[in-house]
Amino acid sequence: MPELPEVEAARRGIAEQLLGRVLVGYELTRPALLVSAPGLTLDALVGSRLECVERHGKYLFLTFEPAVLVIHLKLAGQLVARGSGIPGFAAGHPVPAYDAPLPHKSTHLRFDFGGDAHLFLTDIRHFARVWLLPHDDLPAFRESLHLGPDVLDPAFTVETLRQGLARRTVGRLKPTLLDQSLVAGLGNIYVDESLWQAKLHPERTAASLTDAEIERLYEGIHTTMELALPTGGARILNSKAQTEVGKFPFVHGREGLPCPRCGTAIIKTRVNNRGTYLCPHCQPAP
DNA sequence: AACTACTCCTGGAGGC
DNA sequence: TGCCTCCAGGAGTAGT
Repeated sequence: MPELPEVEAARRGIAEQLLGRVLVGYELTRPALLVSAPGLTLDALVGSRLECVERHGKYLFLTFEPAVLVIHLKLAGQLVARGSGIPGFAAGHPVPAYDAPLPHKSTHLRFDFGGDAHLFLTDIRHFARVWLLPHDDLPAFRESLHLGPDVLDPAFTVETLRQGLARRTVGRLKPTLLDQSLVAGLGNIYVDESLWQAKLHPERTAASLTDAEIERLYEGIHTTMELALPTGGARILNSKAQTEVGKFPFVHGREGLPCPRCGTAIIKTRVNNRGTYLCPHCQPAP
């Protein structure tokens, strides 16, 4: 569920509030969360400064002098920072609630950044992963992820998208856009929103798209990101509870409600075994 | 090559 | 209230 906007919210929170601070301790309560390179433990990071925080797609890279931490929140991970010396932030899956007491029973990792500043990784479904790698291992690790350009990277252009789609002539749009090697950062929710923006049915094939439709798809992806980024994804993750009909998100979780563009009832279907929402009028089936 | 099905896991929603 | 079933979904893998 945490997709690019949610992970980007975490990156910004960490960059603004924890960058430059020294890690003074940690508590790992679910060891299976962490995959460490041989001979390396989190102890290696204690006493060193958080030097850099980057994001590529849904992966976060936290650079310390001795080693690098890589975090993927998968379906239900959340990162929450709290402490009297920082404003705090919350990003990712909204369960437990962002203001719930921490640690929660599903808090698997806590980092201590001095004073009482803490970063909590909580994951009710135990899918999230953290990797601890020596710097030298990072290039090979990143290569193994097979990530395409990040959605927000200027290297991701209409031309990039066109070329990526050209290599997948048979595949349907939805699974193609979910493939992180084409473009990194989109997940089930934002693919639905992007395709609605672009007025394209998720089961259209890449090969069937005209140049104009590819441009619409590219614009649709970016429009969706521009709507989601300022909310840190919180709005879409809580869409059923918090968002009015006709406001973003437009289709996700809105089965039976009117399409904000044409009024036709949004339908829910399954594509690639994923729950998929679309407007049958705006997004005609192939 | 590209699809489907399955796996990891558990909270929350809905039915009765 | 409580038990049951179903559903949610990122990404890897096995099978077709």
